Amino acid sequence: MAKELTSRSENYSQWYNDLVVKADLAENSAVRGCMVIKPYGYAIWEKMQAALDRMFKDTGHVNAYFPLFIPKSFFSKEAAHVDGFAKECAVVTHYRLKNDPDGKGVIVDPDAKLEEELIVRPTSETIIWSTYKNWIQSYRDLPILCNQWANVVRWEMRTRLFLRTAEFLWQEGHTAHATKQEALDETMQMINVYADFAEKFMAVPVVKGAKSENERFAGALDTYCIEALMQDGKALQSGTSHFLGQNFARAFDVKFANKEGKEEYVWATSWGVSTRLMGALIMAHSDDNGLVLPPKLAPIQVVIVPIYKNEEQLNVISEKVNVIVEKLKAKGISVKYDYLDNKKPGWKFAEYELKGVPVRLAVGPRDIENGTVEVARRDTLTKEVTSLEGVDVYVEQLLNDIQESIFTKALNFRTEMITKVDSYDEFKEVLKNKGGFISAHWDGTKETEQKIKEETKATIRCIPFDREEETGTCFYSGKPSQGRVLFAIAY
RNA sequence: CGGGAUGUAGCGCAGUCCGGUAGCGUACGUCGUUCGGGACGACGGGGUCGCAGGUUCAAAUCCUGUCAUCCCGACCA
Repeated sequence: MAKELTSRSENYSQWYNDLVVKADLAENSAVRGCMVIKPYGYAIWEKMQAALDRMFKDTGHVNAYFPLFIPKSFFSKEAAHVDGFAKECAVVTHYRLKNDPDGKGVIVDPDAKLEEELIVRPTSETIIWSTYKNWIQSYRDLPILCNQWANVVRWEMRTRLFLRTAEFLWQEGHTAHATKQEALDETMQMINVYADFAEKFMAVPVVKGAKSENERFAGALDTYCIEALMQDGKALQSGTSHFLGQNFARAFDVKFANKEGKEEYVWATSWGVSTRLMGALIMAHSDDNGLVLPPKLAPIQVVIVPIYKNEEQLNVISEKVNVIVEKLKAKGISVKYDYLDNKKPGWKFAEYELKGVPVRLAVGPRDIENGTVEVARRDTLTKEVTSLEGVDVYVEQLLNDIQESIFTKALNFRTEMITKVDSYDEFKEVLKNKGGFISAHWDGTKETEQKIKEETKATIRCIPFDREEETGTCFYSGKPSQGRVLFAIAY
Protein backbone atom coordinates (compact mmCIF):
# COMPACT_ATOMS: atom_id res chain seq x y z
CA MET A 1 0.00 0.00 0.00
CA ALA A 2 1.27 3.41 -0.87
CA LYS A 3 0.43 4.83 2.48
CA GLU A 4 3.65 4.53 4.41
CA LEU A 5 6.14 7.32 4.22
CA THR A 6 9.09 5.02 4.64
CA SER A 7 11.91 4.77 2.19
CA ARG A 8 11.70 1.01 2.04
CA SER A 9 8.03 0.81 1.30
CA GLU A 10 7.23 -0.62 -2.07
CA ASN A 11 6.27 2.46 -4.00
CA TYR A 12 8.49 5.00 -2.33
CA SER A 13 11.07 5.52 -5.02
CA GLN A 14 8.47 5.31 -7.73
CA TRP A 15 6.01 7.91 -6.72
CA TYR A 16 7.24 9.60 -3.65
CA ASN A 17 10.95 10.00 -3.44
CA ASP A 18 11.65 10.46 -7.08
CA LEU A 19 8.74 12.51 -8.24
CA VAL A 20 7.43 14.58 -5.44
CA VAL A 21 10.04 15.37 -2.92
CA LYS A 22 13.28 14.02 -1.69
CA ALA A 23 14.85 13.98 1.68
CA ASP A 24 18.27 14.68 0.37
CA LEU A 25 21.16 14.31 2.71
CA ALA A 26 24.39 16.07 2.29
CA GLU A 27 27.10 13.46 2.36
CA ASN A 28 29.53 13.44 5.23
CA SER A 29 27.82 16.30 6.91
CA ALA A 30 25.83 16.99 9.98
CA VAL A 31 22.92 18.26 7.94
CA ARG A 32 20.61 15.45 8.82
CA GLY A 33 16.99 14.97 8.02
CA CYS A 34 16.63 18.15 6.03
CA MET A 35 14.48 18.08 2.97
CA VAL A 36 14.88 19.07 -0.61
CA ILE A 37 11.55 19.86 -2.18
CA LYS A 38 11.57 19.33 -5.90
CA PRO A 39 9.76 21.79 -8.19
CA TYR A 40 6.56 19.82 -8.50
CA GLY A 41 6.32 19.27 -4.76
CA TYR A 42 7.10 22.92 -4.17
CA ALA A 43 4.32 23.92 -6.54
CA ILE A 44 1.90 22.12 -4.24
CA TRP A 45 3.32 23.95 -1.25
CA GLU A 46 2.93 27.25 -3.13
CA LYS A 47 -0.73 26.52 -3.74
CA MET A 48 -1.19 25.81 -0.04
CA GLN A 49 0.72 28.92 0.88
CA ALA A 50 -1.36 31.11 -1.42
CA ALA A 51 -4.65 29.81 -0.04
CA LEU A 52 -3.57 30.16 3.58
CA ASP A 53 -2.12 33.60 3.03
CA ARG A 54 -5.40 34.75 1.55
CA MET A 55 -7.26 33.42 4.59
CA PHE A 56 -4.86 35.14 6.99
CA LYS A 57 -5.29 38.43 5.21
CA ASP A 58 -9.06 38.05 5.15
CA THR A 59 -8.91 37.79 8.93
CA GLY A 60 -6.92 40.99 9.25
CA HIS A 61 -3.36 39.70 9.43
CA VAL A 62 -0.25 41.10 7.76
CA ASN A 63 3.04 39.44 6.87
CA ALA A 64 6.38 40.39 8.38
CA TYR A 65 9.80 38.83 8.71
CA PHE A 66 12.04 38.36 11.73
CA PRO A 67 15.65 37.19 12.13
CA LEU A 68 16.77 33.62 11.65
CA PHE A 69 19.25 33.87 14.52
CA ILE A 70 18.15 34.33 18.08
CA PRO A 71 20.61 35.30 20.82
CA LYS A 72 20.89 32.49 23.32
CA SER A 73 19.91 34.72 26.22
CA PHE A 74 16.46 35.30 24.72
CA PHE A 75 15.72 31.67 25.27
CA SER A 76 16.25 31.65 28.98
CA LYS A 77 13.54 34.22 29.56
CA GLU A 78 10.55 31.90 29.44
CA ALA A 79 11.19 28.81 31.52
CA ALA A 80 8.63 26.41 30.07
CA HIS A 81 9.56 27.47 26.56
CA VAL A 82 13.25 26.74 27.00
CA ASP A 83 12.41 23.39 28.55
CA GLY A 84 10.46 22.49 25.45
CA PHE A 85 13.04 23.48 22.88
CA ALA A 86 16.47 23.39 24.53
CA LYS A 87 17.14 19.80 23.52
CA GLU A 88 16.66 20.36 19.82
CA CYS A 89 18.46 23.56 18.93
CA ALA A 90 21.15 24.21 16.35
CA VAL A 91 23.67 26.64 17.80
CA VAL A 92 25.97 29.05 15.96
CA THR A 93 29.22 29.53 17.84
CA HIS A 94 31.62 31.04 15.28
CA TYR A 95 31.42 33.48 12.42
CA ARG A 96 34.49 32.70 10.31
CA LEU A 97 36.42 29.93 8.64
CA LYS A 98 40.07 29.89 7.65
CA ASN A 99 42.48 27.68 5.74
CA ASP A 100 43.78 24.85 7.84
CA PRO A 101 47.41 25.83 8.61
CA ASP A 102 48.38 22.14 8.91
CA GLY A 103 47.12 21.07 5.54
CA LYS A 104 44.13 20.87 3.36
CA GLY A 105 40.63 22.18 3.74
CA VAL A 106 39.21 24.79 6.02
CA ILE A 107 38.70 24.92 9.74
CA VAL A 108 36.59 27.03 12.03
CA ASP A 109 38.68 29.99 13.05
CA PRO A 110 39.04 29.70 16.83
CA ASP A 111 39.58 33.45 17.02
CA ALA A 112 36.15 34.03 15.58
CA LYS A 113 34.18 32.75 18.52
CA LEU A 114 30.98 34.62 19.15
CA GLU A 115 30.62 36.51 22.38
CA GLU A 116 27.10 35.12 22.69
CA GLU A 117 25.96 32.06 20.79
CA LEU A 118 23.12 32.37 18.32
CA ILE A 119 20.32 29.87 18.12
CA VAL A 120 18.85 29.02 14.73
CA ARG A 121 15.17 29.64 15.39
CA PRO A 122 13.15 26.56 16.31
CA THR A 123 10.17 28.95 16.53
CA SER A 124 10.15 32.71 16.80
CA GLU A 125 8.24 33.63 19.93
CA THR A 126 11.30 34.94 21.72
CA ILE A 127 12.74 37.13 18.97
CA ILE A 128 9.32 38.43 18.04
CA TRP A 129 8.35 39.33 21.56
CA SER A 130 11.62 41.10 22.15
CA THR A 131 10.76 43.11 19.03
CA TYR A 132 7.14 43.71 20.01
CA LYS A 133 8.37 45.28 23.21
CA ASN A 134 9.47 48.25 21.14
CA TRP A 135 6.29 48.41 19.12
CA ILE A 136 3.86 48.56 21.98
CA GLN A 137 3.28 51.40 24.40
CA SER A 138 -0.44 52.03 24.44
CA TYR A 139 -3.68 50.15 23.88
CA ARG A 140 -3.78 52.17 20.65
CA ASP A 141 -0.85 50.08 19.35
CA LEU A 142 -2.89 46.91 19.73
CA PRO A 143 -3.72 44.49 18.38
CA ILE A 144 -0.67 43.44 16.41
CA LEU A 145 -1.59 40.69 13.98
CA CYS A 146 1.56 39.45 12.28
CA ASN A 147 2.35 36.34 10.36
CA GLN A 148 5.70 35.22 8.99
CA TRP A 149 6.50 32.64 6.33
CA ALA A 150 9.83 31.17 7.24
CA ASN A 151 11.98 28.13 7.79
CA VAL A 152 12.81 26.81 11.24
CA VAL A 153 15.22 24.20 12.53
CA ARG A 154 14.60 21.61 15.21
CA TRP A 155 17.39 19.16 15.78
CA GLU A 156 15.25 16.09 16.20
CA MET A 157 16.85 12.85 17.27
CA ARG A 158 14.82 11.01 14.73
CA THR A 159 13.38 12.57 11.62
CA ARG A 160 10.55 11.39 9.41
CA LEU A 161 10.20 12.70 5.91
CA PHE A 162 7.70 15.58 5.80
CA LEU A 163 6.35 14.84 9.25
CA ARG A 164 9.40 15.68 11.28
CA THR A 165 12.29 17.08 9.28
CA ALA A 166 15.17 18.93 10.89
CA GLU A 167 14.49 22.02 8.81
CA PHE A 168 11.00 22.79 7.66
CA LEU A 169 9.00 25.54 6.03
CA TRP A 170 6.06 26.96 7.87
CA GLN A 171 4.13 30.02 8.79
CA GLU A 172 3.90 31.31 12.29
CA GLY A 173 1.39 33.88 13.39
CA HIS A 174 2.19 35.98 16.44
CA THR A 175 -0.44 38.30 17.77
CA ALA A 176 -0.60 40.75 20.65
CA HIS A 177 -3.83 41.86 22.28
CA ALA A 178 -5.09 44.20 24.95
CA THR A 179 -7.49 41.75 26.53
CA LYS A 180 -7.57 38.11 27.43
CA GLN A 181 -10.85 37.60 25.63
CA GLU A 182 -9.55 39.08 22.42
CA ALA A 183 -6.54 36.76 22.52
CA LEU A 184 -8.76 33.77 23.21
CA ASP A 185 -10.99 34.73 20.30
CA GLU A 186 -7.96 35.02 18.05
CA THR A 187 -6.72 31.59 19.11
CA MET A 188 -10.10 30.10 18.29
CA GLN A 189 -10.44 32.04 15.05
CA MET A 190 -7.15 30.72 13.73
CA ILE A 191 -7.82 27.09 14.57
CA ASN A 192 -11.03 27.54 12.63
CA VAL A 193 -9.10 29.00 9.71
CA TYR A 194 -6.83 25.96 9.76
CA ALA A 195 -9.75 23.57 9.92
CA ASP A 196 -11.42 25.31 6.99
CA PHE A 197 -8.23 25.15 4.99
CA ALA A 198 -7.73 21.46 5.73
CA GLU A 199 -11.27 20.54 4.83
CA LYS A 200 -12.02 22.90 1.95
CA PHE A 201 -8.64 22.95 0.22
CA MET A 202 -6.84 19.80 1.29
CA ALA A 203 -10.06 17.80 1.46
CA VAL A 204 -8.81 16.33 4.74
CA PRO A 205 -11.40 16.18 7.51
CA VAL A 206 -10.05 17.26 10.89
CA VAL A 207 -11.16 17.19 14.50
CA LYS A 208 -10.86 20.50 16.27
CA GLY A 209 -10.08 20.42 19.93
CA ALA A 210 -7.86 21.34 22.82
CA LYS A 211 -4.65 19.59 23.81
CA SER A 212 -4.32 17.97 27.18
CA GLU A 213 -1.78 19.56 29.50
CA ASN A 214 0.86 16.97 28.54
CA GLU A 215 0.65 17.75 24.86
CA ARG A 216 0.51 21.51 25.17
CA PHE A 217 2.99 23.86 23.47
CA ALA A 218 5.93 24.87 25.63
CA GLY A 219 4.93 28.18 27.18
CA ALA A 220 1.24 28.13 26.26
CA LEU A 221 -1.73 28.22 28.62
CA ASP A 222 -3.87 26.44 26.12
CA THR A 223 -3.23 24.76 22.78
CA TYR A 224 -5.93 24.17 20.21
CA CYS A 225 -5.25 21.77 17.39
CA ILE A 226 -6.63 20.09 14.33
CA GLU A 227 -6.10 16.35 14.16
CA ALA A 228 -6.30 14.41 10.92
CA LEU A 229 -6.44 10.68 10.39
CA MET A 230 -4.18 9.02 7.85
CA GLN A 231 -5.13 5.98 5.79
CA ASP A 232 -3.00 3.70 7.95
CA GLY A 233 -5.05 4.60 11.02
CA LYS A 234 -2.49 6.89 12.63
CA ALA A 235 -3.34 10.41 13.69
CA LEU A 236 -1.44 13.47 12.53
CA GLN A 237 -1.45 16.80 14.31
CA SER A 238 -1.87 19.14 11.39
CA GLY A 239 -2.01 22.59 12.90
CA THR A 240 -1.93 24.32 16.25
CA SER A 241 -3.10 27.61 17.68
CA HIS A 242 -1.81 28.63 21.10
CA PHE A 243 -3.20 30.93 23.72
CA LEU A 244 -0.03 32.17 25.38
CA GLY A 245 -1.68 34.27 28.07
CA GLN A 246 0.75 36.87 29.39
CA ASN A 247 3.68 34.49 29.65
CA PHE A 248 5.77 35.96 26.87
CA ALA A 249 4.78 39.51 27.70
CA ARG A 250 6.08 38.95 31.22
CA ALA A 251 9.22 37.25 30.01
CA PHE A 252 10.03 40.09 27.60
CA ASP A 253 8.46 42.83 29.66
CA VAL A 254 5.91 43.93 27.10
CA LYS A 255 3.44 46.29 28.78
CA PHE A 256 0.94 48.76 27.48
CA ALA A 257 -1.05 51.62 28.97
CA ASN A 258 -4.75 50.80 28.96
CA LYS A 259 -7.60 53.29 28.56
CA GLU A 260 -7.41 54.07 32.26
CA GLY A 261 -3.73 54.83 31.92
CA LYS A 262 -2.70 51.77 33.89
CA GLU A 263 0.12 49.48 32.80
CA GLU A 264 -0.81 45.94 31.82
CA TYR A 265 0.92 42.99 30.25
CA VAL A 266 -0.04 42.19 26.68
CA TRP A 267 -1.98 39.03 25.84
CA ALA A 268 -0.54 36.79 23.18
CA THR A 269 -1.28 34.03 20.71
CA SER A 270 0.79 32.09 18.22
CA TRP A 271 -0.27 29.64 15.56
CA GLY A 272 1.38 27.65 12.82
CA VAL A 273 1.20 25.06 10.11
CA SER A 274 4.11 23.56 8.23
CA THR A 275 5.20 21.46 5.29
CA ARG A 276 3.95 18.62 7.44
CA LEU A 277 0.65 19.41 5.75
CA MET A 278 2.15 18.04 2.57
CA GLY A 279 2.71 14.78 4.37
CA ALA A 280 -0.90 14.89 5.51
CA LEU A 281 -2.10 15.56 1.99
CA ILE A 282 -0.12 12.67 0.58
CA MET A 283 -1.00 10.17 3.27
CA ALA A 284 -4.67 11.06 3.41
CA HIS A 285 -5.53 10.59 -0.26
CA SER A 286 -2.88 8.71 -2.20
CA ASP A 287 -3.34 5.24 -3.60
CA ASP A 288 -1.11 2.66 -5.24
CA ASN A 289 -1.09 4.60 -8.50
CA GLY A 290 0.45 7.58 -6.78
CA LEU A 291 -0.69 10.93 -5.53
CA VAL A 292 -4.31 11.99 -5.49
CA LEU A 293 -4.46 15.76 -5.28
CA PRO A 294 -7.56 17.78 -4.50
CA PRO A 295 -8.23 20.07 -7.49
CA LYS A 296 -7.85 23.19 -5.37
CA LEU A 297 -4.23 22.37 -4.58
CA ALA A 298 -3.20 20.64 -7.78
CA PRO A 299 -0.51 22.60 -9.66
CA ILE A 300 -1.90 21.09 -12.85
CA GLN A 301 -5.65 20.58 -12.69
CA VAL A 302 -6.19 19.24 -16.18
CA VAL A 303 -3.77 17.53 -18.49
CA ILE A 304 -4.57 16.96 -22.14
CA VAL A 305 -2.88 14.09 -23.94
CA PRO A 306 -3.15 13.90 -27.71
CA ILE A 307 -2.99 10.53 -29.40
CA TYR A 308 -1.50 10.64 -32.85
CA LYS A 309 0.61 8.75 -35.32
CA ASN A 310 2.07 11.61 -37.29
CA GLU A 311 2.45 15.35 -37.37
CA GLU A 312 -0.51 15.80 -39.63
CA GLN A 313 -2.80 14.12 -37.11
CA LEU A 314 -1.29 16.13 -34.29
CA ASN A 315 -2.01 19.36 -36.12
CA VAL A 316 -5.64 18.45 -36.54
CA ILE A 317 -5.91 17.50 -32.87
CA SER A 318 -4.03 20.57 -31.65
CA GLU A 319 -6.38 22.84 -33.53
CA LYS A 320 -9.30 21.46 -31.53
CA VAL A 321 -7.39 21.18 -28.26
CA ASN A 322 -6.07 24.72 -28.32
CA VAL A 323 -9.61 26.00 -28.26
CA ILE A 324 -10.33 23.92 -25.16
CA VAL A 325 -7.13 25.05 -23.50
CA GLU A 326 -8.11 28.67 -23.97
CA LYS A 327 -11.59 28.07 -22.64
CA LEU A 328 -10.30 26.28 -19.56
CA LYS A 329 -7.74 28.98 -18.89
CA ALA A 330 -10.49 31.56 -19.16
CA LYS A 331 -12.22 29.75 -16.32
CA GLY A 332 -9.08 29.96 -14.21
CA ILE A 333 -8.29 26.28 -14.58
CA SER A 334 -4.63 25.34 -14.87
CA VAL A 335 -4.18 23.12 -17.85
CA LYS A 336 -1.24 21.43 -19.48
CA TYR A 337 -1.35 20.28 -23.07
CA ASP A 338 1.31 17.59 -23.31
CA TYR A 339 1.76 17.27 -27.06
CA LEU A 340 5.42 16.30 -27.05
CA ASP A 341 6.19 13.11 -28.93
CA ASN A 342 9.08 12.07 -26.72
CA LYS A 343 6.76 10.00 -24.55
CA LYS A 344 3.96 7.70 -25.56
CA PRO A 345 0.37 8.23 -24.45
CA GLY A 346 0.38 5.24 -22.10
CA TRP A 347 3.47 6.55 -20.41
CA LYS A 348 1.92 9.97 -20.01
CA PHE A 349 -1.26 8.53 -18.53
CA ALA A 350 0.70 6.72 -15.85
CA GLU A 351 2.94 9.70 -15.23
CA TYR A 352 0.13 12.17 -14.58
CA GLU A 353 -1.66 9.69 -12.38
CA LEU A 354 1.52 9.41 -10.36
CA LYS A 355 1.53 13.18 -10.02
CA GLY A 356 -2.09 13.25 -8.95
CA VAL A 357 -3.44 15.44 -11.75
CA PRO A 358 -7.20 15.39 -11.07
CA VAL A 359 -8.52 15.32 -14.64
CA ARG A 360 -7.04 13.97 -17.83
CA LEU A 361 -8.41 14.53 -21.31
CA ALA A 362 -7.34 12.33 -24.19
CA VAL A 363 -8.01 13.32 -27.78
CA GLY A 364 -7.24 11.03 -30.70
CA PRO A 365 -8.28 10.56 -34.33
CA ARG A 366 -11.37 8.70 -33.24
CA ASP A 367 -12.49 11.67 -31.16
CA ILE A 368 -11.80 14.10 -33.96
CA GLU A 369 -14.03 12.01 -36.19
CA ASN A 370 -16.84 11.82 -33.60
CA GLY A 371 -16.45 15.22 -32.00
CA THR A 372 -15.69 13.62 -28.62
CA VAL A 373 -13.04 13.57 -25.89
CA GLU A 374 -12.11 11.00 -23.29
CA VAL A 375 -12.29 12.31 -19.74
CA ALA A 376 -10.55 10.41 -16.94
CA ARG A 377 -10.70 11.30 -13.28
CA ARG A 378 -7.81 10.54 -10.97
CA ASP A 379 -9.70 9.87 -7.76
CA THR A 380 -11.87 7.05 -9.08
CA LEU A 381 -9.68 6.12 -12.06
CA THR A 382 -12.80 6.02 -14.23
CA LYS A 383 -13.05 7.18 -17.82
CA GLU A 384 -15.87 8.33 -19.98
CA VAL A 385 -16.31 9.77 -23.44
CA THR A 386 -18.12 13.06 -23.76
CA SER A 387 -18.78 15.69 -26.40
CA LEU A 388 -15.84 17.93 -27.22
CA GLU A 389 -18.23 20.84 -27.45
CA GLY A 390 -18.74 22.26 -23.98
CA VAL A 391 -16.15 20.05 -22.35
CA ASP A 392 -14.82 23.09 -20.50
CA VAL A 393 -18.06 23.42 -18.59
CA TYR A 394 -18.08 19.70 -17.97
CA VAL A 395 -14.52 19.78 -16.61
CA GLU A 396 -15.19 22.75 -14.41
CA GLN A 397 -18.03 20.87 -12.76
CA LEU A 398 -16.01 17.70 -12.59
CA LEU A 399 -13.22 19.44 -10.68
CA ASN A 400 -15.74 20.53 -8.08
CA ASP A 401 -17.14 17.02 -7.89
CA ILE A 402 -13.69 15.56 -7.38
CA GLN A 403 -12.84 18.03 -4.66
CA GLU A 404 -16.00 17.10 -2.84
CA SER A 405 -15.74 13.41 -3.50
CA ILE A 406 -12.19 13.15 -2.16
CA PHE A 407 -13.30 14.89 1.01
CA THR A 408 -16.34 12.67 1.44
CA LYS A 409 -14.26 9.57 0.99
CA ALA A 410 -11.80 10.70 3.64
CA LEU A 411 -14.62 11.74 5.94
CA ASN A 412 -16.38 8.40 5.65
CA PHE A 413 -13.14 6.64 6.40
CA ARG A 414 -12.55 8.75 9.47
CA THR A 415 -16.08 8.30 10.73
CA GLU A 416 -15.63 4.58 10.44
CA MET A 417 -12.34 4.86 12.30
CA ILE A 418 -13.67 6.57 15.40
CA THR A 419 -14.44 3.85 17.89
CA LYS A 420 -16.17 4.35 21.23
CA VAL A 421 -14.54 2.30 23.93
CA ASP A 422 -15.40 1.77 27.58
CA SER A 423 -12.87 -0.72 28.88
CA TYR A 424 -9.10 -0.98 28.83
CA ASP A 425 -9.19 -4.40 27.17
CA GLU A 426 -11.36 -3.05 24.42
CA PHE A 427 -9.06 -0.04 24.11
CA LYS A 428 -6.01 -2.23 23.57
CA GLU A 429 -7.91 -4.49 21.21
CA VAL A 430 -8.99 -1.60 18.98
CA LEU A 431 -5.51 -0.07 19.00
CA LYS A 432 -4.00 -3.33 17.91
CA ASN A 433 -6.49 -4.48 15.30
CA LYS A 434 -8.21 -1.41 13.97
CA GLY A 435 -6.33 1.76 14.81
CA GLY A 436 -7.85 5.15 14.23
CA PHE A 437 -9.32 7.41 16.88
CA ILE A 438 -10.63 5.96 20.08
CA SER A 439 -13.28 7.95 21.85
CA ALA A 440 -13.12 7.18 25.55
CA HIS A 441 -13.67 8.59 28.99
CA TRP A 442 -10.60 9.96 30.74
CA ASP A 443 -10.31 11.18 34.28
CA GLY A 444 -8.50 14.34 33.22
CA THR A 445 -5.24 13.62 35.02
CA LYS A 446 -1.70 13.79 33.65
CA GLU A 447 -0.81 10.58 35.44
CA THR A 448 -3.46 8.50 33.74
CA GLU A 449 -2.59 9.90 30.33
CA GLN A 450 1.09 9.21 30.96
CA LYS A 451 0.48 5.62 31.99
CA ILE A 452 -1.73 4.92 29.01
CA LYS A 453 0.99 6.31 26.78
CA GLU A 454 3.66 4.16 28.38
CA GLU A 455 1.58 1.03 28.15
CA THR A 456 0.05 1.45 24.70
CA LYS A 457 1.88 4.32 22.93
CA ALA A 458 -1.49 5.96 22.39
CA THR A 459 -1.81 9.62 23.32
CA ILE A 460 -4.71 11.97 23.77
CA ARG A 461 -4.93 13.71 20.43
CA CYS A 462 -7.43 16.25 21.61
CA ILE A 463 -10.43 17.05 23.69
CA PRO A 464 -12.89 17.78 20.87
CA PHE A 465 -14.72 21.11 21.01
CA ASP A 466 -17.91 19.48 19.86
CA ARG A 467 -17.92 16.54 22.23
CA GLU A 468 -21.19 15.54 23.79
CA GLU A 469 -21.82 16.42 27.39
CA GLU A 470 -21.67 13.03 28.99
CA THR A 471 -20.49 11.93 32.39
CA GLY A 472 -18.86 8.55 32.75
CA THR A 473 -15.95 6.73 34.27
CA CYS A 474 -12.38 6.70 33.04
CA PHE A 475 -11.70 3.43 31.26
CA TYR A 476 -8.25 3.27 32.83
CA SER A 477 -8.62 4.53 36.39
CA GLY A 478 -12.36 4.09 36.95
CA LYS A 479 -12.54 7.64 38.25
CA PRO A 480 -15.31 10.02 37.15
CA SER A 481 -15.00 11.70 33.76
CA GLN A 482 -16.68 14.75 32.28
CA GLY A 483 -16.66 13.50 28.72
CA ARG A 484 -14.92 11.51 26.02
CA VAL A 485 -11.59 12.46 24.50
CA LEU A 486 -9.87 11.13 21.39
CA PHE A 487 -6.92 8.78 21.76
CA ALA A 488 -4.76 7.53 18.91
CA ILE A 489 -1.31 6.41 17.88
CA ALA A 490 0.17 9.51 16.32
CA TYR A 491 2.96 10.34 13.92
C1' C B 1 21.52 7.95 22.30
C1' G B 2 20.40 2.09 22.51
C1' G B 3 18.85 -2.43 19.13
C1' G B 4 18.69 -4.21 14.03
C1' A B 5 19.74 -3.52 8.79
C1' U B 6 21.99 -1.10 4.68
C1' G B 7 25.75 1.75 1.58
C1' U B 8 28.00 -1.20 -5.74
C1' A B 9 25.84 3.41 -12.70
C1' G B 10 20.46 8.63 -12.26
C1' C B 11 16.97 4.96 -9.71
C1' G B 12 16.14 -0.27 -7.92
C1' C B 13 19.32 -4.32 -6.99
C1' A B 14 22.73 -9.01 -7.55
C1' G B 15 27.76 -10.15 -6.57
C1' U B 16 30.53 -10.43 -0.36
C1' C B 17 29.90 -16.61 2.96
C1' C B 18 34.21 -19.22 -0.73
C1' G B 19 39.50 -12.75 -2.85
C1' G B 20 41.19 -13.10 -9.38
C1' U B 21 40.13 -6.62 -11.39
C1' A B 22 32.19 -5.44 -11.73
C1' G B 23 27.04 -7.27 -13.52
C1' C B 24 21.34 -7.28 -14.04
C1' G B 25 16.71 -4.43 -14.53
C1' U B 26 15.36 0.36 -15.53
C1' A B 27 16.71 5.15 -17.08
C1' C B 28 20.01 7.59 -20.84
C1' G B 29 22.06 8.13 -26.54
C1' U B 30 21.59 6.73 -32.02
C1' C B 31 18.70 4.23 -35.87
C1' G B 32 14.29 1.70 -37.42
C1' U B 33 9.35 -0.04 -36.57
C1' U B 34 5.54 1.86 -33.16
C1' C B 35 1.86 5.39 -30.70
C1' G B 36 -6.41 4.77 -27.62
C1' G B 37 -2.84 2.39 -20.66
C1' G B 38 4.16 2.81 -18.68
C1' A B 39 6.05 -0.33 -26.89
C1' C B 40 9.85 -3.50 -29.49
C1' G B 41 14.60 -4.63 -31.88
C1' A B 42 19.81 -3.57 -32.85
C1' C B 43 23.99 -0.99 -31.36
C1' G B 44 26.16 2.36 -27.69
C1' G B 45 27.77 5.69 -23.33
C1' G B 46 27.99 5.74 -18.05
C1' G B 47 30.68 3.07 -11.78
C1' U B 48 37.30 6.35 -7.17
C1' C B 49 32.00 -0.62 -5.23
C1' G B 50 30.36 5.38 1.23
C1' C B 51 35.29 6.99 3.18
C1' A B 52 40.24 5.89 5.53
C1' G B 53 43.71 2.46 6.90
C1' G B 54 45.44 -2.79 7.08
C1' U B 55 46.27 -8.11 5.24
C1' U B 56 47.52 -10.13 0.22
C1' C B 57 50.91 -11.21 -5.87
C1' A B 58 45.70 -9.62 -6.10
C1' A B 59 40.20 -6.66 -2.16
C1' A B 60 33.33 -4.73 -3.86
C1' U B 61 34.63 -9.42 -1.26
C1' C B 62 38.77 -10.56 4.56
C1' C B 63 40.24 -7.28 9.10
C1' U B 64 40.11 -2.41 11.82
C1' G B 65 38.23 2.30 12.08
C1' U B 66 34.97 5.95 10.43
C1' C B 67 30.83 8.50 8.01
C1' A B 68 25.92 8.33 6.39
C1' U B 69 21.06 6.43 5.71
C1' C B 70 16.73 3.34 6.87
C1' C B 71 13.62 0.61 10.48
C1' C B 72 12.35 -0.18 15.82
C1' G B 73 12.87 2.32 20.55
C1' A B 74 13.78 6.91 23.70
C1' C B 75 12.61 12.25 22.45
C1' C B 76 9.59 15.83 19.92
C1' A B 77 5.47 19.94 16.19
